[in-house]
Amino acid sequence: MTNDTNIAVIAPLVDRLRRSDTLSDQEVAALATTISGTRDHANRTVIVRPHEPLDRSLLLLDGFIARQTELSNGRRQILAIHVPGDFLDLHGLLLKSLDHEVMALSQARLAEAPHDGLRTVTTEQPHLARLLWFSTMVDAAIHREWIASLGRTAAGRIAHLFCELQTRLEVVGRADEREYALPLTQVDLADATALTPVHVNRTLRHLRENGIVDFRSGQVVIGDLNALRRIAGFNPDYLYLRQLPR
Amino acid sequence: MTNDTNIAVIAPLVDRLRRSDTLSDQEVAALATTISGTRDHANRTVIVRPHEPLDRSLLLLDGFIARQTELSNGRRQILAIHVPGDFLDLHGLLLKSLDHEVMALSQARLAEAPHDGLRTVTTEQPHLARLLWFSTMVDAAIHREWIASLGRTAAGRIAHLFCELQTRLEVVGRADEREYALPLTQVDLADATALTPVHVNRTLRHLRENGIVDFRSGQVVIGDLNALRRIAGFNPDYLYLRQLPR
DNA sequence: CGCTCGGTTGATTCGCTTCAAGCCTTGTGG
DNA sequence: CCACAAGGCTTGAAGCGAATCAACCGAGCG
Repeated sequence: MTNDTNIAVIAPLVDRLRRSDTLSDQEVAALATTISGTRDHANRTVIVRPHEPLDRSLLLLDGFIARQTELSNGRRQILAIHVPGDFLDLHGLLLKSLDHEVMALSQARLAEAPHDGLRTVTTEQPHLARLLWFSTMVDAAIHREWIASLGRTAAGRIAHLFCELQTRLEVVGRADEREYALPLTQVDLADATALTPVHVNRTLRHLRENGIVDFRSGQVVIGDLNALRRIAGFNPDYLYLRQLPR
Repeated sequence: MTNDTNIAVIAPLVDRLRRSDTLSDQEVAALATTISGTRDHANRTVIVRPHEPLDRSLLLLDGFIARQTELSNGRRQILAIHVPGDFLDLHGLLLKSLDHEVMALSQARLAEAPHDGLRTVTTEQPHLARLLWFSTMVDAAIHREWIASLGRTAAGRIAHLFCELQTRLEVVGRADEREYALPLTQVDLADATALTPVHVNRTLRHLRENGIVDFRSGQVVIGDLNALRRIAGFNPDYLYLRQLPR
């Protein structure tokens, strides 16, 4: 694969990073050299197993991916949902292995970035290291916002997830203010919000009947974004997206 | 302040980092040069306000500190609790400001590390940058474990918090397997677990009456660590503490 | 065709919240 | 030195939000 191809491949990542910081063409090129290739995963495939030794990080190009863990009561808890443009498992670069599992929530295309190359490029270009570090800090900020869901009701948790994904997907051109594709089942939603599938179903019905949002067959259709954000208590500051100049 | 004093000051941090990675004396010295001084905060003082511009990071030397946010229903949600040896607000080095508030949960002593110095030292010594990056990744792993508390019952959430703090405090010599000081109120505990103070009180009574753990007047006394961990579903892997050689 | 998976709905139960009252300790000002 | 206020803790009774248990529907598919 030529490096030009790689530059095309990392476009969604670059889009996202440039919302938060400057990034020279030379740095983009350096980042592109770390990509060794791409691979595809079928829906519901396990991508990284817990405690498995890691020698590469992954860049999500297309599709949806979840980090998940099994709770002691046997339930699955989704800890994070990744969207295209997310650099996955930068953790692995330093933590060597993960304490949780990574699974495809849809057909997914990934680029691989071997750790050797990442170490070289981040050692030689501290600004790039800081950019990737920044990216993991935004992940942590998203985690904190999910912790805040402990204090949200069922409707608030679901609404917040819809708001967050709307904003994150919009940055990479996969959502507008009215709708976006989200190929999750109600069970996935239940595992992300720690609710039962039954109650997720009832809450979705309630949101639908009130014209707030309609989630059906993998599509989120937003009826009233302001109301949705009010129910969620959503404030996009934590995603650290600098306002784009108009 | 001499640099020797600074080396003494960062001892708890060094203890913790050395549980996870190697750290040469020369690197410890470099880290020590980033410290410009120490300061003290009274209990319940706000240490960092949301959206306030940041020009330094903080190292917690003594006491307990919370990251917290106000939910849309008016309740306080504690997002993280820091213990001595934690490097705080490395976020700030890259995120420039925080989306939440940092508050002292006790009398607290902090060391200041201006960002200028941190930028210099991390640029010149990529290994140190990686070590600090690693430290923020462990913070993120702790966040994920708190997200998993969405799926825990009241007793599970409280027990998990007690287990986590026991392990983290033991690493810096402030806990043993039987007890440790934890100067929180039941309201703090409620805000960390997103339960009501009333229910925290009842749950603590239940844990006490069953000989699992007794939390009273700022002291956690563990009656049955195995039972506590079972209730919590606690597995310390996520703290990424390498086993010390015996 | 029948099986499986995702979604839907009703009836009942349960964990936690809410509301309310009261206790103890600490600190403080008359 | 005592009165009293305030914060932290405790307990009871009632209500509510989500879980549980159970049944059924519809689409896709081997």
